[in-house]
Amino acid sequence: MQDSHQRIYAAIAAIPRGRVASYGAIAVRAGLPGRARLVGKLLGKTPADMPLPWHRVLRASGQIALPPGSRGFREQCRLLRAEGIEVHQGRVPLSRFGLDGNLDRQLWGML
DNA sequence: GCTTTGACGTATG
DNA sequence: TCATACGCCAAAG
Repeated sequence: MQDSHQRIYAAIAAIPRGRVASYGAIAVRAGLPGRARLVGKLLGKTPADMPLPWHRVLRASGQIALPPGSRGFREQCRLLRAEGIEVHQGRVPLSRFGLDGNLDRQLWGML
């Protein structure tokens, strides 16, 4: 197991219940800025039976990354809603569920 | 070893 | 808000 993978898993596992984080944010927390794709790649290869809150990981836009209508897509929606997170048209309002809405600003040096 | 691919992100128009 | 372009890089072919 690569060290980077370990850190990515740890970063995902650290997302609080009822909150979501973007691939980019996960990459940063894993010490891999700019490697959002690596996070996605890893999740894609990760078996579904892995005890990881993968469903809390979305695109920076709040869009669910999986193909709409696919198995995983529906599963993700279900899991998110089960935590009280709103999902409309495959999207989550980051203004309310995106890690207190502070991580992104923290990352991009805004405000 | 070169090319393609991917659960992505930002900038620009 | 949508589209297009480019950056990123580990794996797979």
